[in-house]
Amino acid sequence: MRRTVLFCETLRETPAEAEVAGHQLLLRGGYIQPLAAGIYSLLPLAQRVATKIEQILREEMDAVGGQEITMPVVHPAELWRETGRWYDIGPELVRLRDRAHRDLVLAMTHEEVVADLLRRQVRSYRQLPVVLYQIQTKVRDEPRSRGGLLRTREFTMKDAYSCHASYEDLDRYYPQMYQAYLNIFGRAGVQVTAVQSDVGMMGGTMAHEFMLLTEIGEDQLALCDTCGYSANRQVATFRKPEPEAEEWLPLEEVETPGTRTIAALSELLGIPESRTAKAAFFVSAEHLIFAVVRGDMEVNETKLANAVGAQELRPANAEELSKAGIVPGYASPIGVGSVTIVVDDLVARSPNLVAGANRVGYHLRNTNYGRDYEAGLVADIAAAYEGAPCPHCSSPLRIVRGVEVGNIFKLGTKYSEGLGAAFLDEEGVSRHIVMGSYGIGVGRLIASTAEVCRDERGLVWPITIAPYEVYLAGLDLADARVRSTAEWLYEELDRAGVEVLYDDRDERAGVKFNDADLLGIPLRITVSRRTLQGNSAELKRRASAETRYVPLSDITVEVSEEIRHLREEILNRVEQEPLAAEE
RNA sequence: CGGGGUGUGGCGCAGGGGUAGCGCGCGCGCUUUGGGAGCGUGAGGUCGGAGGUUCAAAUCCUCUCACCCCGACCA
Repeated sequence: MRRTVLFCETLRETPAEAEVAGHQLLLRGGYIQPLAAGIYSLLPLAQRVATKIEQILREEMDAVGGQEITMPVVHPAELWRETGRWYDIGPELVRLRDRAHRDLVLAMTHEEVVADLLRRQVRSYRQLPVVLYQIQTKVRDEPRSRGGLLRTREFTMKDAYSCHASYEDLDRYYPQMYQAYLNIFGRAGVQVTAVQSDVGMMGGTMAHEFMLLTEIGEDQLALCDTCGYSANRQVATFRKPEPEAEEWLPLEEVETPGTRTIAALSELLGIPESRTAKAAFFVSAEHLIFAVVRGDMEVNETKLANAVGAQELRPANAEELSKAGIVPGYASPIGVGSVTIVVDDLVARSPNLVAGANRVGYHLRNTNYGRDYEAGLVADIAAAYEGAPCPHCSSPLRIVRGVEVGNIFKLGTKYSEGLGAAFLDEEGVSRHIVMGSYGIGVGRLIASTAEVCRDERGLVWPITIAPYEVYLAGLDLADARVRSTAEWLYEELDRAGVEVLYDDRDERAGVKFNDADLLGIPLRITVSRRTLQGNSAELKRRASAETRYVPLSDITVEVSEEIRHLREEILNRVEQEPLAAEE
């Protein structure tokens, strides 16, 4: 491609709207163009990156038995009513009506349609297992889009669905998909960390997320460097400290004026925060939930929601609290009525904690679970924290941020039951199809790769997904000999199958070099009067400052070699890491 | 949905009652030519939108829309 033809305008200054570095570079490099909040066009360069990623996706999906299909983006609401998600999902599901006033939805995901396909097509165990996938548009009216392609309201997703006759067969298949995912990200040249995760709105029994570790990530992960334990903080467990072995002491009210926080309380009473109980309040389906964790810990909302079986959980507001007779800052699980009390297992085991007295200016010493109050539920609802003991080996956990670039779920029969997708087994018994669901966001992968693969000058694409392999900078193009050599080399490389972006513009060297760096093409070749003096061209890797002159007679071979090296460097890093059978 | 911020030419910004400017980019000409050139000369703007105040509004007032950031939420 000639730079004079390429639909791409690079910017010298960073657009003010972009905060995230990777996003800034994609805008400056002319990769993407915003149309509305969280809605982007992919321009030719980004489209090429997307196409390369999609090619990897197709190859790896095909390798684990996937068959590509395309499902519609517009669905009849009836399908979503059948599984209940029409009612369960909020405004992020885009709903519309056709001219006959029929309700329609725009696909935010495709489980319903897959299950519908299955119920229409599958009758016998002989047809299973089957793995279907597509690379399709998803629409989600996000409450808040973010970071350019990182979180958008319309995006392309590779979604795959495996369909099995039994849970055993899904369990056997799931690790294959797990490995396929490691292959995909490895081949794309990005390092990901697989973590156990919450099943969220998708439902199901087991899930992993593939996380690209970066500060701009929206998720928090708990990682153990010693034994390799890794989990999304939403579900991460940790080994809780053994509480002090103490006799229960008598309950005692103390005056604590103006101490509405745990920190103030522990200072006033001269006790560690770990000797206090902290209350937090949530509302689920109009029902108030009173959560208690030890004062030095935080409530993990996901764990809490899962513990009480809630679809949705939100912090309670002041009005709801006062209606329930709860005094914020001095709340106590003792003597509150008509609310669900959920107590963290550590609090239930800890003697003589200080808790609120449910009366402004007073707390209670020596509260003891079982003697002074009971709970509707005792469960692990505390959030893992930096330095918390690993649940497997007790080493301190690290909390880091990451971007979820892919996820895999054991869905089970939620959708096949909802839509009645069943088959007859060997014995002639009707059974529901057991499903797995596997997603990768293409745009998000582009955005997070841009975030991770860059330096102060611009992007540095892994060669496997770079829009072009070579940036050919022709300098001194007014010189007929230089021009004809550059043109010849462009043709020559093209004939050799090398993907070249040829900068044939009438620009100064600095402009071309800066653009080459900004766009992040892995290799740069320079042809100029200077290089032609030795009948050579200059070759440089984007990732290195080193340059070398290569005779024109060898340049095509040399470049092909370099490309091969760069590819091998990436492919050699692809992890072979079998998924442990039991997690 | 709560909190904060910003809307002035393609991009970055200034101006703050008297009819719009700077830098970069863009067109043309000459010079220059290995890390974002110089000079000259041009083109390009309903100052986000609507209403109001005023002799006069980019500027003041009211409403509204859009975009960004934090939170809530989320694959």
